[in-house]
Amino acid sequence: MLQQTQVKTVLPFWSRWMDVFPSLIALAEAEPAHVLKLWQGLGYYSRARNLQAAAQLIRSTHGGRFPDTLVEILTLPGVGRYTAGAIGSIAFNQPWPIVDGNIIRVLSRFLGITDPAKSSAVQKKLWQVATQLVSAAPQGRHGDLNQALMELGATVCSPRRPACDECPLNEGCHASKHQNTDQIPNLQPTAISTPRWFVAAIIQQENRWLLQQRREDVVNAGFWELPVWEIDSRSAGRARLGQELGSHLQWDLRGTVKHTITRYRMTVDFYAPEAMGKLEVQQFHQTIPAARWVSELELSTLPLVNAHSKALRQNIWHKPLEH
DNA sequence: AAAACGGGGGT
DNA sequence: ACCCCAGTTTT
Repeated sequence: MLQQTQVKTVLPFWSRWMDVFPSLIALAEAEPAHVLKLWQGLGYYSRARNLQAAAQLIRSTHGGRFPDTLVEILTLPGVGRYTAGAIGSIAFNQPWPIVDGNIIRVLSRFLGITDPAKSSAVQKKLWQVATQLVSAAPQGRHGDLNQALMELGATVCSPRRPACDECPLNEGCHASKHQNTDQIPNLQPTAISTPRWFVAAIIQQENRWLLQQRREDVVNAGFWELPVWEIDSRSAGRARLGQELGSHLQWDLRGTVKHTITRYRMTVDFYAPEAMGKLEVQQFHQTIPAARWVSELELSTLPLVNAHSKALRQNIWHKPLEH
């Protein structure tokens, strides 16, 4: 959960998760949809799938006991060099290095590395240094050494305004001495996000909604959502609904959700038909691939695409817009 | 070596 | 608006 995600964000997800899956076996035996449901809103859903796959692998090939060698840990799905080192050092007190975003910052500033931080040469150097440092830690303190480096980066050696005068490594820090902490680490500029627009259809009948499940080869695979289409501009929503579902209906805008992730700024307009006959309802079901009628109770068990989950929380699925 | 993956926090 | 985050996998 903590991969690319801050502790504060993770905390409530982690609590709920541990209540439901208190053991490796519980996770291994869970329904995949249940696993995704508990991860809903946290993002990077392959982490959830990998975590369950890892639990199943540990159960089947390690007799349910978590492996304690670096190579075995590294073999687990979703576990790369960083996570394997973190588990090895913190859980098992072994002298394996870790290099995360915080440690990149601490070490590259201390050493005055101005070359691009993600370049293979710099990464190689940082992992070398981290290896030396963790190896030199007192017996039994390997995990503490790694956590101390991360904590220093998270608190004192912060990205924007590092508190160099409070830093225990101030003496000997190249970037502090040369006052160029603002240029180190040298990170690639982040790509600007692009706008995207979507139109979603709230098709309801007798307290059930028509939902579709996302295909396995797309983002958010397996998650559920209202029927939705991407459009070229925001104003194209009604026309698209007519094109997809029949042009004789009147569509009312029920609400809008803005959903921003790293690369996109998405706007989803939710529309509902003003009035709908039984024939149309049947036709909708046939028109939408992978569609299914879902009750409110069932809804609470299905993993929902986050934008649509936001809409549900904002009552957009239920309530006509007030005028 | 890049890109894709999702979302939220801090300033 | 922009940068950053307790990274890993795929392209």
